[in-house]
Amino acid sequence: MPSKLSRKELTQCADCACFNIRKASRAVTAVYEERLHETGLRGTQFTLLVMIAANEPITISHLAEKLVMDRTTLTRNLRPLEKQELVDVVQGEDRRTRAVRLSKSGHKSLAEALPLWKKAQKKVVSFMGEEQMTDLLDKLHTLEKITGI
Amino acid sequence: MPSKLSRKELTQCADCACFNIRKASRAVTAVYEERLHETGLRGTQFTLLVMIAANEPITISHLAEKLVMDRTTLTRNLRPLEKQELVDVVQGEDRRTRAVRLSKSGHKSLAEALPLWKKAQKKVVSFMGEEQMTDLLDKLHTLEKITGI
DNA sequence: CTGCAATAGGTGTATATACTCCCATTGCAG
DNA sequence: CTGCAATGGGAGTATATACACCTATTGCAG
Repeated sequence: MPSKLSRKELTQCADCACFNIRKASRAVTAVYEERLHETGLRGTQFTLLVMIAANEPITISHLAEKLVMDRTTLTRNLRPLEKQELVDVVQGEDRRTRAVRLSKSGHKSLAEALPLWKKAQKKVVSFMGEEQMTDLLDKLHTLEKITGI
Repeated sequence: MPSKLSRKELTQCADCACFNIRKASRAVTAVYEERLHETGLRGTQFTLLVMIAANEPITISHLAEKLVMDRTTLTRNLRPLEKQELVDVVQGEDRRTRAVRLSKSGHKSLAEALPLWKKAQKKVVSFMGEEQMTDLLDKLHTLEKITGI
C-alpha cells in the first residue's frame, strides 16, 4: 500500500520551502565566502562579528536570540573566533552569564572585511535587482518569525 | 585608521543577504524537522529521498548538481541513509560512477513521511500566504542560479 | 598500444547546526 | 536561612556543508 510516490506527489515536493531556501542559501553563502576568503573569515563569522560589534557586550543567549540560532550552536561558532582572538568572552556580572566582545583585533578584521562584504552584497543585489532584493529581505524577515508559532 | 565600524555601516550589514537567508533557513528548517521528527528523517534527508525517487538511478555528481550541493557534501549526506538502508548505492556501468537508488524500505519511509511533510509545507504556506510563497520560491530559484556568475 | 588529460568519486579537515543531558548560579518561597 | 525551581551555559553526539587533495577509471592523441 505505501508503495512508490506518484509523479504528481514528487512534483509537489519540488516546491518544498525547506529544500528551496536551503538550496538558495548554499548558493548565496558561496558568493560571500568567495569574496571573504582572503580575510580568513567565513560568511557566518563575518555576521557574528557584525552582530557582536553592534551589541557588545552581549550574553550568549541574547546574541543567539538575535541570530535566530540555537544557543549551543552559537557557543560552537564562537570557538574559532576565540581561537583567532577576534572575540573576547569573559564572565559577566551575573556569574552564570558570559559577556561577548570584539577584541581590538576583531574590530580590525571586521573593518578590513567590510569592503569585501560590500562587494559580495553588491553582487547579489545587482543580480536580483534592488527592488526584488528589498522584497526578498522582507519575506525572509517574515519567515524567521515562524519559529515558535 | 581601520578602527571601529560606524553605526551606519553596522546598520548596512543588517541587510546582508547571506545572514538573512541563513537565518530564515534555520527557522524554516526547524518547522520541517519538528514535523518529520517522528519519522526519524531530517529535513535534508527527506529532500534527498524525494530527489532520488524522482531521478533514480542517478550518479552522485548528477544528483549533487540537481541539489546545488557540493559533490562531497552529498556523499556525506547519503551516509546515514545508507546506514538505515533507505538508499542503495552501487557501482554504475561506467565503473567510475556510483548509481543511487531508493531501497524498498526507502520508498516506504518516503511514503510515510509525505503526509508529515505536507503538514509542514502547509504551515509555512499558510504563514506566508500562497501568493507571497509563490513569489518567494521564484526569487529563491533566481538566487540559486547566482553560482558561477 | 601507450601515455596522459579528463572525469567520477572519496578522505581529511574545519566549520555550521541543533538536540539531549549536564553543571553552576541565582532568586525566591517557606 | 534553606531548599528548589528557574536561568545561563557547556559537553556529547549526530548531521550538514564545502575545500583541498587523493585514487581509480575512461577515452583519446600520437
